[in-house]
Amino acid sequence: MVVRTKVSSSGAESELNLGLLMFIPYRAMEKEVLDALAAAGFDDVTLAQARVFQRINANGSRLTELAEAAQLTKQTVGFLVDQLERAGYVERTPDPRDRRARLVRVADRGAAAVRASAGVVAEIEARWAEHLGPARTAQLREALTALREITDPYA
Amino acid sequence: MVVRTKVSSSGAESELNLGLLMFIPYRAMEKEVLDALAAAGFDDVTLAQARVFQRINANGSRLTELAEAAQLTKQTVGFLVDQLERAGYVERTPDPRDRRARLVRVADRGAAAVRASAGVVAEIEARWAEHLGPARTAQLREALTALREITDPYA
DNA sequence: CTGGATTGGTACGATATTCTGACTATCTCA
DNA sequence: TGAGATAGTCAGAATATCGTACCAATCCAG
Repeated sequence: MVVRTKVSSSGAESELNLGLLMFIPYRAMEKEVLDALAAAGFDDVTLAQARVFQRINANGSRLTELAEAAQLTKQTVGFLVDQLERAGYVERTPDPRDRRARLVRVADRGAAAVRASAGVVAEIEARWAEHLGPARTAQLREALTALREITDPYA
Repeated sequence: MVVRTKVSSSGAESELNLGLLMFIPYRAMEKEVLDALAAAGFDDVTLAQARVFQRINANGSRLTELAEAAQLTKQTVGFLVDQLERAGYVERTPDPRDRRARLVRVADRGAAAVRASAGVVAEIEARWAEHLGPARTAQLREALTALREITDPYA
């Protein structure tokens, strides 16, 4: 994974690639939200579980969909969903369209966790917006949303 | 981890939070670069190793710095750097400023890997730029760079 | 409408990743 | 100089992730 396309010999700041530039704020938010969640009593969610959980669609998602979206194997996602299910965050229901498949849905406790983290996310986004200003914040969201069209494996 | 701040009841696309919006392209790039790297003969680098490797400064970084930047514990980073060192990607040199510390530097094979991936990264960024157009691409980089000021634990 | 290919998911075993707690050596500074 | 902070390591345990191999339901070409 390359980071710096140009490295000055003097040690001055170098240009980071867009990927890493995106990962830095993401990781910061992820960490902060997870910490807040733990403080709010949801102390049994792990990072890996959260990364899968957040991709669950409002109408329920199939395991395969989640795996593709998160770029993980279906075994890994199955493993994580098992834990989320045992902890009461999600539930599995049969998919009426395909008897092989089951839909993973957000369960009551999962919905509570979503509510709990919504405030923190809003707070972080507000902090970011304050730093960037409204125009740049809007541009950022706009560009990222557009970028999703060609980078989200399950969009 | 909350994703959707508003969920329409009809199943239409909902608003994702900025964090996830950043993670999606990042993950896509990460995967593509790592695959290309593996195809180019650097088939022993893992994702976790790469995530640490990419934070190494041109002048060398301390373990603690890497840990803070990557938001991992120093034990974890030490473990990963050990592997990178054994595989020839990095080397540890004593830090002249502090005899407790050692500087992790990119070694020859690491530099070769950087060169190998630079092309892929450029290609991906070009693809993104083509999709977004020059203006939005510049705005994206600008906003992300600014955001780094308040989200990079080691900036 | 049937048999082969595809798709959704699970089972098992092997690694890889990450953390907590405890410890040593060195450094800082009042 | 001595108390606390900092850089890093060691040991052990819990999590996460993958590869290979399966099964069952569905899809599709003929």
